[in-house]
Amino acid sequence: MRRPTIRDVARRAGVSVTTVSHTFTGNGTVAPSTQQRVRAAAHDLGYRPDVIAQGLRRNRLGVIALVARQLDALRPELLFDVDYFARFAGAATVASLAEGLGLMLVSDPTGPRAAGAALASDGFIVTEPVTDDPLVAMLARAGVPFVTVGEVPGHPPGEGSAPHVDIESGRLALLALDHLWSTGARRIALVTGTDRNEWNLRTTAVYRRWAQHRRITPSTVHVAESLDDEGGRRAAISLLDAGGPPPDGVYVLTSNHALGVIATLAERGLRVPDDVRVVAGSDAESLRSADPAVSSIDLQPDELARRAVLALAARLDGRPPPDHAGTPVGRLVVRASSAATPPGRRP
Amino acid sequence: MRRPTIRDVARRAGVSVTTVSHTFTGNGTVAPSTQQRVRAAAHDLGYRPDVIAQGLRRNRLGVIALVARQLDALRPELLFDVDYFARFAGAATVASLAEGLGLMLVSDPTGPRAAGAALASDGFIVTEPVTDDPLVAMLARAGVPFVTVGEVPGHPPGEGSAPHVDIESGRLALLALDHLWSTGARRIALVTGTDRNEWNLRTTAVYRRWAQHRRITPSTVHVAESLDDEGGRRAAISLLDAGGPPPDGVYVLTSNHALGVIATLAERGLRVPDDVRVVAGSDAESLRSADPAVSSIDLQPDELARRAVLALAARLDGRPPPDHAGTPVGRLVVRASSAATPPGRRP
DNA sequence: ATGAAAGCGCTAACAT
DNA sequence: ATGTTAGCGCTTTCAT
Repeated sequence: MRRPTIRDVARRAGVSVTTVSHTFTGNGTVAPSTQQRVRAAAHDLGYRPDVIAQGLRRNRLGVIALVARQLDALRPELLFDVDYFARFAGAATVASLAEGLGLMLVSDPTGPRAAGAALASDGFIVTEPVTDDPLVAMLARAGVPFVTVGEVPGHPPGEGSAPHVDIESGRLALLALDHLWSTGARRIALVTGTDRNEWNLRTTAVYRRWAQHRRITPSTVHVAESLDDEGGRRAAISLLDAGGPPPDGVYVLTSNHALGVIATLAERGLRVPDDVRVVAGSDAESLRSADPAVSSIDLQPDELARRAVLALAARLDGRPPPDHAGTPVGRLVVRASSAATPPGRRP
Repeated sequence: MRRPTIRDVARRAGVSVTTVSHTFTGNGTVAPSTQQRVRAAAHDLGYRPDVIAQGLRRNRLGVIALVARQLDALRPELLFDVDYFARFAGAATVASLAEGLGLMLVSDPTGPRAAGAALASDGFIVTEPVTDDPLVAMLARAGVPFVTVGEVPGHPPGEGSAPHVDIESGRLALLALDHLWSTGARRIALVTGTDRNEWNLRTTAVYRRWAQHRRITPSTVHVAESLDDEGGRRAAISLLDAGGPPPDGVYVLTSNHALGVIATLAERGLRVPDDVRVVAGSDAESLRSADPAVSSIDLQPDELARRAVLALAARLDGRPPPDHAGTPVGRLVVRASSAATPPGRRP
């Protein structure tokens, strides 16, 4: 029992396939009475337009892809353990659905082992593109619509660059640093990941300028992104063993690393927040329920995802992208790890 | 500049489209030398087979859909906050990719506002189907291949029922209950959600039988699934205000509710685990980092997802489903909340 | 307002 | 081993 086609409907309604097509797509003009008959026939038959056939004709499938690049780098089965990505994917799903688009999760579609269907997507969302991103290059070359979340470092916006959703890393870095400063910290260090994405690079740059402006000596450690707190532990050790007084404030971009930093500080007898204030650059459940709870920059991945989907959908329709200037995204969440300590309370 | 088609490649290689098709699909037989020419031509042109056109012909797109039903019920943007689903989706993505399939996240495709493309999927994975699930009915009626994770309650396996991945709710219930018993608990209560899925229903049934067997009085509370701990709080109150001695052991199926139960017990002056042992029926980061850490049944959603994808992929290829009998999935993770308390230590 | 017909890019009989 | 050809189900000129 074959699935009914447009032809079956046409026959049953006593009209041509054109008329059926028109009544469903809204193209052309079809007399109301005829529409009735067509719809009735379609209903009786349980007819549903074949999305693939439509896609072939229209050259548009109604699916966008979210590239889960962490998939390749980190332990893939833990993909959604990265709080940020999990929230992003969830929100992207919802936003896509609202736009009438399906959302496909794909890993790097540049590779040969990419699921064929990955390439059938109408457009791509690429989170955290890196310098000279091969995926971005490939999409650009192939003329496939895409938006990135965060700039492609090295491709400043303005000149024919990829459209992107602003993650406001500069503003957020200042937010975190000024907050640490306001708690009394004066030896403020920065711990970043090593991926060459906007988040790491821009934060580092802003931190250096800020340190100069505040007249403090910058102290940064870069450790590879990972799903455990190992990198954070290594970073803390390198910070503490650098010679000179230990930092009294640390801005750690990766949430897992923030936990590692705190653990190591504790092992070295430094109390958080009394001796060292810590702020993480990305929020996660584990930070909320840690002891002490860890302050962090909430990037608001749900809002970023929404904006990315909307921007891409607009692009697909040839509409101008929505403008979010004036409604900042990302905020500082102050928790126990960066509570100001009155000098009196310090031993 | 149009995207090159199979025809362009054929022309450039000086062969017919058939030959090009064959060299790429592996069908028919093509002389190695010819294959070389074809591939070279394809490479020069930057040719990639059009997945949609292939899909139209083969009647198969290479995409499967994961139905995120929670999407409709709960706050959608928090979809992936449900630890279980986040892990499931992540693992499903990876497994699909490995099978050469794309994974689409869709909400209920029965609704009219379903993204068209949702229906283009070759098959569906439905997690936690409920009694008389309309989605299951729809898929079955439409003849769309699907697998459920957990049985469709009321449709016992064996007779032409939907193929499903066994979540072993019966075995896991016994695991949790026997564990509570072994810690010395004798007044063991059950808190479940209200969705009519296998997890809630089967656990309840097993609990009743188990209570009878152990000669204890069953005590169950059902509270609607939610993303906060409110339901758990209500459940605990109802348990404590029921009259009679308070329970000394609770099996709470929803992880958020477990936290609510524990919070309320504490407020009522009952200590966990000293006075009441608690085990959650689903694991989550929040349970791991809670104080005390909460014992739980780890459903191993990653493994369930893998099995679901493999089963569906097999079905799509007309292969028999892989057999997992003998390799149980799901395990008990004992943490502080259900540590046995030696009678001596009790006040 | 309705319909005939030409494809979209590809696969799969069926020749040769 | 290679080529011809008829569609897959639909949209879209272009007639009528």
